This record gives sequence, C-alpha cells and structure tokens, in this order.
Amino acid sequence: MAILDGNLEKVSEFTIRRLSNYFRILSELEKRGVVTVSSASLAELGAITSAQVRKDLSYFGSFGTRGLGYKVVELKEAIVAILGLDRRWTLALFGAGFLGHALFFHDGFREDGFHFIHVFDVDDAKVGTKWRDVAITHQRHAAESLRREPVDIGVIATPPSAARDVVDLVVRGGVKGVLNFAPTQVQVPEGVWLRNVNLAVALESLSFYLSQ
Amino acid sequence: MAILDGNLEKVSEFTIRRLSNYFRILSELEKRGVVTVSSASLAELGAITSAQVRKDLSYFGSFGTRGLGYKVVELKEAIVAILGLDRRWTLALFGAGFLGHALFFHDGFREDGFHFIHVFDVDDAKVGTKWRDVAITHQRHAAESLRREPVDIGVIATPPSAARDVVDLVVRGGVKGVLNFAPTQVQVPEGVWLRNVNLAVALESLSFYLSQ
DNA sequence: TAGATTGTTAATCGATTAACAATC
DNA sequence: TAGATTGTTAATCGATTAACAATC
Repeated sequence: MAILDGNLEKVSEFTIRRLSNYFRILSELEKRGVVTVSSASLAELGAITSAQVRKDLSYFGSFGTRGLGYKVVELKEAIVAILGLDRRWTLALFGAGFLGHALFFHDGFREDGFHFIHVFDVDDAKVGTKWRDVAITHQRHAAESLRREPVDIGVIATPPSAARDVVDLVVRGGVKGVLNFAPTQVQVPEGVWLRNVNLAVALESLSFYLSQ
Repeated sequence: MAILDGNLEKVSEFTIRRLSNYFRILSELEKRGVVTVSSASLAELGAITSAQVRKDLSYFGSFGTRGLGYKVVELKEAIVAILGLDRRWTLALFGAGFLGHALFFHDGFREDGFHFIHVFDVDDAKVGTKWRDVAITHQRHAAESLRREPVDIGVIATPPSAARDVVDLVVRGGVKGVLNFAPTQVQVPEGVWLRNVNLAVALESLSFYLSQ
C-alpha cells in the first residue's frame, strides 16, 4: 500500500488529529463487529463532514471502494501504520506528581504502544520507590539513564519553573519528540518535535463562553 | 471598559485559546516585575506574530497605548475579565481514577477560580473516602447531590464506556459546561458547552511525525 | 444495469499576516 | 517634534466544503 504519495508536506496537524480520532472510532466499530463503513457514517460518528473524511484520507492513499465504503479493519490498520502506532515507542517521564502518576498509569498509552521506561523526579522521598517495574530515579541521574537506555519521547509533567531545564536535558539525551504538560513556553532545536498540552486552556475556554 | 463591542460572534476558539496563553505570559511578566509590554514582545513570548496579538485583543476593545504598548497588569486583568476568571466556578468530577485524582489536586485550577465541590465514582472502595474536604460519593447519588448543590461545569474522567451516561446525568443536573476527558464522542443539548480533551492525540501526533 | 459512494478538483470560507494611518 | 507602537483594513494563505466524474 502506497502510504504517502509524496505530498506529506501538505498534511496539516488538523488532519493528523482527526486521523487519531478516526482510529478510535474504527476501533470501536471493530469491537462492535461492524465490517464496512462509509465516509458519511464515519463523519457522523466524528461530528464532521464526509468530504472532510475523504479529503483527510486522500493525503495518504485510497483506502475505500467506490459504491461500498471502507472495510473497518483495513482502514483502521492503514491509519495505525500512518500514525506510527504499529511499533513500540519508549518514553521518559519527568515529574512524578499527580499528573505524572496519571500519565504513567494511563492504560490507553500502553495499549497504543507507548511505554514509560524512565521516571525522574527531584523529590528524595519519591526516589527509589517503584511504579510497576520502573524505579523512580533522581533527576540528576537522568542524563546517565538516558545514555544507558535512550527513549523516543520525553514527557514533561514538572512544575513550569523546571520545564525549560528538563526539556534541555531530555533533548541532550537524544529524544526526537517532547510532550510538554507544563504551562510554559519551551524551546526545542530543529529536528525535535514538540507538542504542548495545557489542561487549563479547555477549562478557560468554557468559562469564557459560560460568562457570555 | 467596553469589553465586547458586539462582535463576539466573530471570535474564534483559536483566539480564546491564545488569550488563555497571553494570560499565563502576562502573569509571569507581572511576577517578574515587568510593567509594560509591546505586542511584539508578547508575540515573541508566545511564538506567534504581533499582528495576531493585536488582532486577538481588538475583538474585545483597545487595551494599549500607541507608541508605548500595554500595561502588563492592566492587560492581564482585562483578559481575566474576558475569560470569566474574575469569579468562582464550581465543578463536579466524575471518575475518581488516576486522571480524576490529578485533576482534583491540580493547583492551577483552584488558582484560576475552578473548584471541585463534588466527586463521584462507582467504586464502593472509594466511596466515603475524602479528597481534601470533599467526600467521594457514589454516582447513583449524583442527581441528588447536584440538586442540593448545583455546579457550573461537569468534568468527565470516567472510562469511555461510561462517559455518555455521565454526560446525560450531569446535563440533567443543570450544568452549562462539560469538560470531557474520556476518549469518546459525547453529545450535549443546545445551550450546553462541550470541550473534549484527549491525552492520546498529542502523543499520536508525535509518533506520526517521528515515523516520517 | 442502477444505485451508492469514493477520490479529487474547484469554490468557499475563515484565519493569519502585512501594511499603514492614527496617535502616544 | 521624531520614534514607536497600536488598532484596523485589505491581502494572503490555508482549511473546509460542495460538486461530480469515476467506478464498484
């Protein structure tokens, strides 16, 4: 299957986020035993338009059959391949607080192939304790740990004041992706991908509309 | 100050999310004792353009002084008022799992004026225990609790399979906003605002770009 | 074949950016 | 006054949607 017809440049983050959504919808349909699905019903389930669905998929190839629609399992597997979920990804977590804890134990990540193999914190009370089979390590040993066992992605769940230093640390450790939950602007060098997730933004958006 | 010149209709969710970001940047500048800031430096701190900053603010009024820029505290307070952060908001949490725990104890929310006054779960082992001064209540008593003490916003941190029912429950309880962390499509009636936050999306976006 | 639905092109819509007059 | 920077309009860019030929 020819994924990516050379026009990857034109694929926007919006499309990627929707693919991620199609993946979840298709997984659900598969679980329910649904065999085929049209762009129209996929669109309805995702609260978008059928043109959007077809356009999104068209960046990566032709996955459907005219007159019939898409085979659920086939399309799901195509999207899994596109999103890179057909392999194992290793993660390092920085910050073993409440949020770090929730991320580490979030089953969805493991099911998607994302595995935390390091957890770092600066709190000596936490260092040495174990989360599943991962021992919490003091952040001062992070560089060393990352040299011994490198990871693909660094996940930042520290207080905002620490985020910048931790990002530098994990980038020097060789990660190619950073997922930042700290509500502060951080910088990564060329060639490293950064995504920011800010839990307050959605809540503040709600309070804006509720105030009107 | 004339916030909202009647063109609120034209304000996009993109603008609101950036306001939320300006708010954090301005808070940081205030803490550092910075008195005035230009759209250019605000833009640099937020990794966008100065035209974007001025355009975003222009939907709500004129907050700056030509030739000088914006007073940090004044602009911050204007944005606080726009986002509705100048009042107390009450929240009900559904799902006392890892994620619910992280959300409940997340200091940033309380600092912004968002207060969880109810926590519901279906696990009898959790029911009766307390988080700070909030007793975890069985979900079957949620309707009753919400009647006694209504809230502004329902926060859904249940497994996806439970999300739909819980949303119906909380909407019948009179909330005007729903913040859904469950990775499943939910529906709310006209007049209720919904925001979805999916922790997997950002990670899957990273794996997509890292795969290329 | 007739009906259904894809894949894609062209049209539309909306968000971002550039430019500059207004003005401190 | 001269320099700086806002607020706003017009131009550009990019994302979404409509439409339809291709085709199962």
